[in-house]
Amino acid sequence: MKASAFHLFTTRETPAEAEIASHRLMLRSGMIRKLTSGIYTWTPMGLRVLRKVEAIVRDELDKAGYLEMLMPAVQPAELWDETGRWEKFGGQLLKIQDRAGRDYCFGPTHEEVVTDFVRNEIRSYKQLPVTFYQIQTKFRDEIRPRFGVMRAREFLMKDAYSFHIDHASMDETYWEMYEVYSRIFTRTGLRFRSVEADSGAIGGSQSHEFHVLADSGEDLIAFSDQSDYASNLELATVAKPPGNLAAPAEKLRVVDTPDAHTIDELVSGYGAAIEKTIKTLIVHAAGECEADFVALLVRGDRVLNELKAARLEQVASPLRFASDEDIRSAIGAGPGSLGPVGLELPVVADQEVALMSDFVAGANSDNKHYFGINWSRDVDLPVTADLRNAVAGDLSPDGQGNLQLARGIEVGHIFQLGTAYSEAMNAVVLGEDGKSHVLHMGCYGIGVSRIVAAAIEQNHDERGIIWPEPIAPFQLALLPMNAKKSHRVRAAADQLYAELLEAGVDVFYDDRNLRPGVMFNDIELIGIPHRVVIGERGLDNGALEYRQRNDTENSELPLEGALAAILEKLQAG
RNA sequence: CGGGGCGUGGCGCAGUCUGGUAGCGCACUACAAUGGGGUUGUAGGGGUCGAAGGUUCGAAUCCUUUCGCCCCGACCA
Repeated sequence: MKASAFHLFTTRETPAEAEIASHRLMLRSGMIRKLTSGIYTWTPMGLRVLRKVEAIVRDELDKAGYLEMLMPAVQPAELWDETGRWEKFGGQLLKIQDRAGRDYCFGPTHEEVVTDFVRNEIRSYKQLPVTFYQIQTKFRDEIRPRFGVMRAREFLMKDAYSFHIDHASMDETYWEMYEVYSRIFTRTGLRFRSVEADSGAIGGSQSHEFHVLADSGEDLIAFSDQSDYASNLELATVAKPPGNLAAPAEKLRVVDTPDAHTIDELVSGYGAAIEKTIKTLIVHAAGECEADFVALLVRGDRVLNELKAARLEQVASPLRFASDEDIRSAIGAGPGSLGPVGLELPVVADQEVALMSDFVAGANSDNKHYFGINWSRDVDLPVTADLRNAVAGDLSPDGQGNLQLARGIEVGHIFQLGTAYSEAMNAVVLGEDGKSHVLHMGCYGIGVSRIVAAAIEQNHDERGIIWPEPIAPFQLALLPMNAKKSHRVRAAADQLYAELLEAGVDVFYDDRNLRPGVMFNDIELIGIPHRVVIGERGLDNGALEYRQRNDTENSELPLEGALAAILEKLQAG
């Protein structure tokens, strides 16, 4: 591609709206332009990257024998009524009407449509298992779109759905898809990790997420340094800590703590060691619980895991924290002064809290804390559970190694749906036994447009994007120096360009007659992995200059046989 | 939805407090010089200051309403 025939939309300045690196760089390199909140145009440059990601995804899915199709983006409300999701999906569902006033939505996902298709077309177990997929624009009316295409409202997604006669078949395809996903993300050239995930409201027994690792990622993942264990932090179980309850060493005493309303203030103002403090969190109780509220205890330096808390039978799900007023009327003290001693509410303690001794907690009286609290002696040992987020250094739940934490960007998610949708929509087939069987389903998503942003988030520097080769918009940039004046430079560049094209190289030939600095900056901003410079200087020595996006120094390639030398560099990556 | 901020040429901004008829940098056009890391000069084009209403002799500026966008939070099969 010649630059003169390919519009670049690079900018020197960053639009004020861009907060994170990938968004800034996508705007500056001219890959995307915003139309309105959460909705973007992909420019020719941006689309090249998107298409490369798409091609990898498609290729691996096709190889696995899954069938590409294309379903409608606009879907009738009746279908969504069948699964109850017209209401349940909430504000994220973009609802629209046609001229007759009939309700439709712009598809945020396609379980309903694909299940409808399958229940109409698939009659027999002999046609199973089958997996359909599509790569299509989705729309989810996010409460707060942000970070450019990272969390856009309109985005490109690969969604796949598998159908099975039974659970075993679904399980088999699920793990097959897990491998396919691993191959896909490996091929993109990105550093990624698959983790156990919460299957959430969609239900189902198995779920994994695939994360591109990046320090700016919004998700935290925990993994063992010695085994394959890896999990989304919200799901990572904390092993029961070893050890026994120590004998009390201190006396229980009340301390006036007028300036301590948080753990930090308790530590800094009153000399409490943070690992000797406990946080008392009041949440709404489950309907069947006799009390209105439940107290949850975690160590002062730990973070309550809301997902784990909501799973407790005593606790309302989803988790709801009690308001300050609720707490005051139930306990008679404010949130900064709560503790287990003398508390007349059901209490659940994190398993680690049960092993604490001589600890500090609120006295359920404003501006007072107990110091030197010990279980049994001062207050009954409560029920215990795993309530906190894992932290780096925790024992791995599988008993092998210790946990480490990393940040990730979720780019893929696979689920075993089971019969949730097929039952609601009466999607059945005849089995070998001559009877109707409700279909088992799996669903599998990849955020294609998000991968592009995640790739940049993982691979960039102060100059711009550093594309992994497999998804770079161009493999190689060819830059002639001062070609306007130098006919031999131009001639050499033209010739090499022709040879590269002939050899099938995805080359970007900057024939814009710009000053070198401008070209260098553009090419580095766009992040093309390889660069060849042709100038008078080099021609005098029979050489070309070569460097990779990551290099800090140029190297030389012979002008004679340049094509072969370049191809070798491209091969080597 | 709650809290905060911003809307002035394509982009980044000043001007708003204290009303006087719109400015800077980048980008763009033409010409010239320059030519290995965002080059310089000269001359240009482009904005009903988000929108509507009001106050005033006069509104980017003051008042009211409204729309959009961004950030934090809640939310995120």
